[in-house]
Amino acid sequence: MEIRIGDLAKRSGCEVVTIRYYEKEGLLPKPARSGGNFRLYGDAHIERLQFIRHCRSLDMTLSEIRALLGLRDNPMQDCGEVNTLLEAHIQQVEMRVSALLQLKRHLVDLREKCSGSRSVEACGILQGLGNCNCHGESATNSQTSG
Amino acid sequence: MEIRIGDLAKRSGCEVVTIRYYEKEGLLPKPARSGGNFRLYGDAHIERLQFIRHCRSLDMTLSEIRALLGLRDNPMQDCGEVNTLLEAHIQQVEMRVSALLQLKRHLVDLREKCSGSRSVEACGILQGLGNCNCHGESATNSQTSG
DNA sequence: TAAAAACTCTATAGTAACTATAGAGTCAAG
DNA sequence: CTTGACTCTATAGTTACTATAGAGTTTTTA
Repeated sequence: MEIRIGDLAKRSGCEVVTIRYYEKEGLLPKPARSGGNFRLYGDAHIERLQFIRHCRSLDMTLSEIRALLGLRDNPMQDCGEVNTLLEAHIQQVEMRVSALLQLKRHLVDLREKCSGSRSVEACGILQGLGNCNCHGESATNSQTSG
Repeated sequence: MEIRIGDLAKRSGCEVVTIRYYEKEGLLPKPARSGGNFRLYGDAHIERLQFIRHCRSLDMTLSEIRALLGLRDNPMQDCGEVNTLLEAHIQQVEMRVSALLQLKRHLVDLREKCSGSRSVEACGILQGLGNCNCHGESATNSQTSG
């Protein structure tokens, strides 16, 4: 029983264009085609896409997901690699949380500079934003992974 | 006293190409030019760029920064707008922290599925990733702002 | 049955915020 | 004067999607 891309999209909660994108990026193998050149997907594709979406929902990059798929495709591979990947990802998330919490503290500090005046000229926030010696380089723009 | 783009980059901690990018995006006005067509920046540009970098360090989008710059450029504008923008941004950050903390919990749960076996085939993590009924749609991919 | 609607296809470009590179011109140091 | 550092514009790339155009296929409707 094979399904077309629109049905796969509905089953996986993943957009049609994104499915095509994953195929283009090599995350999904090229599927069979109908006589009209429509993609036809079987169970293996469905499972693989669900795996990918699950990883994405965990904020893993496509690069990370590729690595996991590689391990999954190779049952002889050492399971410790999977654990290592997951561990690294957890740490990235922790770092991002930490950075955001720090950022929030700075924002809250800044908010308190609002003197309640109505004029932009007397705006403590704008002046605080124009004043660069409050926290300097301690706030980081690092992302979850890259 | 005017400086060239490389010096401005050093003073602001912002890459040369990024400065040109900000000009192209309209965040920075076009500067004066030397006879050799080099950009020449004065104090107003220096301050404006520092304002922009400060906002970026607070994870504000260029769109948000544009709005703030507009308010800053118009001293007659109501200061409450600034507060509103900042408030909205703080909430976005809070939401992002919340989402990441939830994500982390899922990741930690997943990590505990590792049975200690060596084989990918018996890997609890990979199986957990292939199993889509654990947390479904509750994990979100929302970003800080958009 | 024919027409309309829905779906699918590929190719291309865009989003956000940068970043890299190529080739050419300008300026400062040796 | 030559060399190296700096600057310039234009273009393309990064990541993970997303939109659109124009054409083909399939299903639904009248």
